[in-house]
Amino acid sequence: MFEEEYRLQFFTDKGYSRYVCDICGSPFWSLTEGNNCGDTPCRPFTFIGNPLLKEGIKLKEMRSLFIDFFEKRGHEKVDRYPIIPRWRDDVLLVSASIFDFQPHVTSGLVDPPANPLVISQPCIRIVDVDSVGKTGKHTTSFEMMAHHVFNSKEKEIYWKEQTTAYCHELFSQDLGAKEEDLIYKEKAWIGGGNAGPSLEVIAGGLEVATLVFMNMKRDDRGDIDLEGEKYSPLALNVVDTGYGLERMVWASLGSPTIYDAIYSAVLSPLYDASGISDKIRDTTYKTALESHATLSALVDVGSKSKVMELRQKVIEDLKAKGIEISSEELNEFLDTMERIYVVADHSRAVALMLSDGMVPSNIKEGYLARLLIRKALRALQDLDVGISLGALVELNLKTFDDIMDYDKKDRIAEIIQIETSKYEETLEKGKRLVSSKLEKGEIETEDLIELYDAQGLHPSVVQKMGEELGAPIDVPDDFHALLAKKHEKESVEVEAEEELDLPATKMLYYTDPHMMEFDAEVIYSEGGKVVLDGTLFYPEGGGQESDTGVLVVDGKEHKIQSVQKVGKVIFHQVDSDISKGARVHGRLNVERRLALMRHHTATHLLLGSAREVLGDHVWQAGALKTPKYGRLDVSHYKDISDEEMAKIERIANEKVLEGIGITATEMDRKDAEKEYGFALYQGGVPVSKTVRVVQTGDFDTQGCGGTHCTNTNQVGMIKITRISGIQDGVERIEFVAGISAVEYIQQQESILKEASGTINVPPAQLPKAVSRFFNEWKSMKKQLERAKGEEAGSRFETVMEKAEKVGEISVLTDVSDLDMSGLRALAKEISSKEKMVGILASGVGGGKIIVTRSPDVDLDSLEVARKASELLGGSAGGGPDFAQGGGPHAEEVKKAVEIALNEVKALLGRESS
RNA sequence: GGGCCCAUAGAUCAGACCGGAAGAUCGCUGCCUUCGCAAGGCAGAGGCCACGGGUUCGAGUCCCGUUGGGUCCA
Repeated sequence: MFEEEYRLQFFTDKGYSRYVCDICGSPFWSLTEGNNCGDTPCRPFTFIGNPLLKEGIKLKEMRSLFIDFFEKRGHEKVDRYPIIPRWRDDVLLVSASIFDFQPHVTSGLVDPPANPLVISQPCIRIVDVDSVGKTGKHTTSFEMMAHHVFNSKEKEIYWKEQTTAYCHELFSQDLGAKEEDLIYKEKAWIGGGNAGPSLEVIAGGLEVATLVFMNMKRDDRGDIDLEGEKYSPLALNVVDTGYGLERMVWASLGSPTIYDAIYSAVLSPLYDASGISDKIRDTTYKTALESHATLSALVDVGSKSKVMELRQKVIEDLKAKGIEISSEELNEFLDTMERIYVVADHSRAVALMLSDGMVPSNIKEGYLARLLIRKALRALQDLDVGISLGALVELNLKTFDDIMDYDKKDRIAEIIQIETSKYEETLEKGKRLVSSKLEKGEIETEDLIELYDAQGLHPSVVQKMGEELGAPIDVPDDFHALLAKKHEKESVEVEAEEELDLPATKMLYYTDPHMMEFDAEVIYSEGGKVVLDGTLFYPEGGGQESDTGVLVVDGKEHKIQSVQKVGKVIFHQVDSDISKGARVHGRLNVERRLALMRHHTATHLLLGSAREVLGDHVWQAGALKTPKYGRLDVSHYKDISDEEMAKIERIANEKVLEGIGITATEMDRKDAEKEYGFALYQGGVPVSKTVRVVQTGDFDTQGCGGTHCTNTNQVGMIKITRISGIQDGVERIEFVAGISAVEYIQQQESILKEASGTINVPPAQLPKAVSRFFNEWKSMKKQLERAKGEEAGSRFETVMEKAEKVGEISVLTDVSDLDMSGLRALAKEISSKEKMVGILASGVGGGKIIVTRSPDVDLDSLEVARKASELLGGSAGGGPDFAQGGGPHAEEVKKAVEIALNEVKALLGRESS
């Protein structure tokens, strides 16, 4: 694909020729003739123990070497972005440097922060999580070093030739790679809605960089066809490069794995504690490790059998080198190494995530944090080395303090501690579940799926528990495939909004939030939808409900029901037709607008004070502002306590009393980001070149399109009404402000008055009085219960007197006003005697009837009860010795008893004759 | 964003599939035993079966909703 795109002058000048790989069929450019592209899995690594870059370059050194290289060549250095992409909502984590500039920079809407630029962006990729430790090259976190260029039609900076030349120069000159070791493999690149040709730079079997020339975007109307999707040319030609910092360090050190090159600070205590340090120095194991690392390039380690296949190859390779090792010894060694690598890798990713303010949760990116924490805990538990995850995470924070924030170590330790105990609880619960399941029988694959899916118990954990209980459990190799099958679902179709070709509506509500009337011209009117040249009515957006009010035309009022914004056009939904071209006078529902403004400003104040009280990991996860109340969802790793809530409420109210002026300034997006950081985007990300920055003194600064009070003192009182966890890691704060707050307190007061009035105590004594009443109620209920039992007992004598003999059996009939439990007590009394049958009825709450007998009587009580209940309009249930039934026709109980008696006589008579 | 599981005594859980008299174990209280304690024996207290509707003669059990918790996937 794109074959002509790769015919670079650079290749000709350098003497490169194009070949095709015999194994994977990829075309590639090389200085030496060849039939192998040099990439995995076509070739083993060649640099293990034999560095192919200038030797011994450490992480920090490599990073600054790269950045210096490009700074010297006219690139401006840009600071790294947070790992959580706050500026976009289509991905959970940043997993490539280009993510920093999608979608608005790559689309051309927003200017890049610098052009050309160089950056080293920490990234997290979860997709390869299961390969970590099994291969020597997969990590969940890494830094993508990159230089990016955004070429417009007006101005081209550089494109394919220069990019490739830079890359070649960097590797061959500054990093000392041999030119003939550098191979450029052609590969069409598709991802994130963009596409273009790319060159993968391979050295020693390792892909060290990718040079992407992004020049297309997904477009259903486009006429370029890629893998079944349509693409059209992009307005910009974007140079998107990615150099793997860790991989380059690895290639420079030539260690067996990338982990040994990067994670040594965390690895060495793990090696010591697990007693593997000696083995690593031992020639046999050392060679085994290197051999494994070299050969792992050839194998896709997706399944257990593939892993075993690889290990067999290692044994053969060692044999060829004259070293003998049994598969048991090798397995034990490599299993331990794998776990150590997993722990080292995951603990770094977790440190990075938490340092960047992620909060573990059961959904979205928070779940990815929890997933890694649990995987790390599991591996750590298997190692059984007595080192806590918290200690390792802290070690990572310290080691990588140039991309992480060591100052946050205490909060991070607390989060890890909470997550650890949650996981331990899950395990405890799981242990009980597994043993109770085992008591009932074997654990099948279906049970395993249920245990994992609903209880969070990984099959390997269940297997271990089973072993401890002496019950081997079979885990199928395709477990994850089975699980995926269960989760299969068709994707949801997204409806595209229709856009009309109208000029942008002037947003008058921004000029002065206290302006409540305006004049305008109708430029569109169709089916009650009206568009004006400019409007004061705020459309629904940013969690703020729309304004209402009236449009006056020639003295006639047209009510506005709602206001929506589609693209840059604002639509007013009105209750009666207005003709196009009319002059209108708009008047806002002032009360509603003021209430909305108060709740919106209160939201900002509460978020500011929540960040102050709880920490800066607190982030707005959603918000709603209505005229009646407001709602603010914030990320936080545990329940907000009553004390914390009171503190948040207090600070917010103090800010109200301070009377802080609020300003809104339209700022260039990249300037605003530079000055205030991404904390601006609490409420979401605008699709625009500029950001409206709403500033509440130095207390709170947010990018926000809403209407606000001009001073905090206009908000009035802020009262938090409820705090609830809406999901793990997200707490919801509901509140009222201004008049709503007063109304809320009045309402609370009247509830209190009503309740205390009912039981006739002053409100202050309500809690005490209520608990006394509740206790009394409980004890009276019990007394009543006892009394009923006694009543039933005493009634037995009366009933006995009316007994009718059928053969030698006494049949007792009774119609009383006992309730069902009374009847049951009486029935129990009868059935405990010998040779008795009881037919007991009552008309309380509909017709009720119970039929019972002593154990020595042969009679099907249920049959009798059914016959009788039929007359009552219902049915009956129970067993042969005790049956109960009834129906709505209470007036028929006497007759029902007669029927039952006759039935009993008939049945007993048939028996005796 | 999409699933799944759970809520019964102070704690841990049976009971639910198939509606019909609320249970077990630990803990708690008292008594027996002991110089005292532990253990043991006996007796007892402790339940709005999460909440709100519905179906039914009858709901802990079935259906719908709410709340709270757990968990998996993207």
